Amino acid sequence: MAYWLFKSEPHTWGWDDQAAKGAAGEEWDGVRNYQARNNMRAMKLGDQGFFYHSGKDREIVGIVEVCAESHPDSTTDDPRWDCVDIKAVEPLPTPVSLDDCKADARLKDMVLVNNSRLSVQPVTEEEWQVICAKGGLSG
DNA sequence: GCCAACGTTGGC
DNA sequence: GCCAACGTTGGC
Repeated sequence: MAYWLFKSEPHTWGWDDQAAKGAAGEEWDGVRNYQARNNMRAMKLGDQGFFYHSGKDREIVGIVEVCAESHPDSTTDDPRWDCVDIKAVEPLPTPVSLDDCKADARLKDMVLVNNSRLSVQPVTEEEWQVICAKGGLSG
């Protein structure tokens, strides 16, 4: 089981949009960055991820799960770009902000803290547990 | 709204 | 294959 972080502008595609898709999930399409794509190619069915709002909110708002492994991105004919499908699992009772992450020494090596521009990021198990605890989930 | 950081593109 | 120019992202 691996852990990930998916970043999105809430006005473009937010947690509410994702949650509205329910168990069917939705393609995480539109990614045009090799590192992010490679991360998606590495994902397995059932992997868990954080859903992060960039822009004005800058906080982790929910948990998602990979419900379809890497496949061609339906929004382009360019064969370079693949994506996975993800579904909303549950919202965080208490969203964990970027500032919270920066302030916690245990999260100082998080990709989110050090390379905020990468839109699909790996998360370590320790980081996952720390953030779940901060967010009010047992983990 | 600004600007720094980063990734990609294209000319050489 | 290098590197300058450009576009985009996202925090501030």
